[in-house]
Amino acid sequence: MTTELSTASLRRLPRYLRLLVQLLDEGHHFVTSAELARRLAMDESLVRRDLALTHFSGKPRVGFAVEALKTHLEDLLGLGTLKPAILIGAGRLGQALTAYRGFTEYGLRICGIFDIDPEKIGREVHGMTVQPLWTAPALVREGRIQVAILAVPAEAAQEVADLLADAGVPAFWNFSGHPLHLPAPVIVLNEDLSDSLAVLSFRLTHERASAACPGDAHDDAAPMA
Amino acid sequence: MTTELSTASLRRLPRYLRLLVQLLDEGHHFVTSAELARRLAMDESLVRRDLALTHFSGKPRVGFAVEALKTHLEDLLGLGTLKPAILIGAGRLGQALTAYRGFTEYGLRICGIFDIDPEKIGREVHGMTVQPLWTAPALVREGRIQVAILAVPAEAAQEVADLLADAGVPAFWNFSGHPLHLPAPVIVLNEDLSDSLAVLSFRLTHERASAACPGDAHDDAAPMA
DNA sequence: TAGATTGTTAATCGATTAACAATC
DNA sequence: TAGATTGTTAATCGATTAACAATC
Repeated sequence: MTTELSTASLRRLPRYLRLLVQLLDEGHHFVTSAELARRLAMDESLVRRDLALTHFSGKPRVGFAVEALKTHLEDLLGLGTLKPAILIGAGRLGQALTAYRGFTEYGLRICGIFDIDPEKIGREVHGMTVQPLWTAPALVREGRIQVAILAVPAEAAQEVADLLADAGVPAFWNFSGHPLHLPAPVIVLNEDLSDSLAVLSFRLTHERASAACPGDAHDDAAPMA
Repeated sequence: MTTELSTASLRRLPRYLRLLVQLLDEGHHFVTSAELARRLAMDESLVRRDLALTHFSGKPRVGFAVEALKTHLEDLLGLGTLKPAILIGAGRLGQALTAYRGFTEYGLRICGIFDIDPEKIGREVHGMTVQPLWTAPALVREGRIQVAILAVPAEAAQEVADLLADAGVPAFWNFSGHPLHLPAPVIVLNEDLSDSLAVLSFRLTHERASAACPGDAHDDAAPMA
């Protein structure tokens, strides 16, 4: 088994994890790939393949041990320890992201928020004081910051990222809408709500007409992984 | 040309759009697929293919008319008119989303925010008063609501969606983390930040070790489209 | 044992990339 | 015309699905 865990597979792991927690809650100790597939509305082959790629084995005739698989996935995803992160940009999006508690559930702890705008510096945002951007590199060097979340305007994104990458930030989660280019070992994840919004807007504009006519059935609904 | 615009292509259109605005700003009237590709760090064949699928024609030897293409894409994506939307769930995530101004840029206007929790009803969230959830269906029936943005807990998502779909909401943007099942013509877009977060956390946990050793070069950085 | 379920290989599907003929 | 760029077809790549042999 030399096959690598693809990004597509990786993105599905949190879904399994959530379902496993629920199954534990319901008192199940074992679950089959067929059951997992049914509840996640996906193909059971894909479930088995995904889980095999994580090197977790099920038992023929029984299925997968719920508790053990949950622990296994948490370990694999590195969710055990909270990773220190900083947030750059205290604008609307930045404040919005600070408020999102899901970060903590998935391994991130925001321990600093920065901006370049003197208007914003010194303000309180969800219990943290906004600091001047130029102080961020020092914190990075001391504090073992592992992730920088970028919520800056698109024009500023690359410059800020370069600055922080120089200071040693190993991973970026980029919400600026400007795709980042950073040298090799740096991890970059570009997030863009407007990508999805475009799909929604397009389908609303173009599918509604035919949707009014019964007999012209569409199915599916979920976006790409 | 019977080929359909795939979801993958659709998701790239906003990127072209953003770049076109920038190019206009820089005073360009025409742009080649090679230039678009270079600035978006993608393959030029893919650019041509995507644009061809939108039924916009370039001129050999010249390229694509920037202004016309911009208008064309905006029309195609239905960004001309703001679509009335409601937000369900005034918790942390809900408040975060209300603050996100990007919605307006991409065709959505939030014109109501609802919750089931008496604690939250009546509060002000970014200039709007949180209303009781049971009043939402009436607004949907009157107001031509086109999108419901779900920021409710995973457990409540399906129930709320059923309620609103019954009232006639044609499209759902679902941030609850619970994949929705809704009958055929209803459009569902499941959004899940923890999918991305999992990728980030995994790569931080597993790539860092080898990243420290030079000679073991990784490239690439962007996630799947 | 018979039967159910896993793990894995082969077949299919879809999306990206490369090549090139058509166009101006 | 020669040359550059589009539009489209063919080749490649990767991910999903189907099939089935191995396992208990």
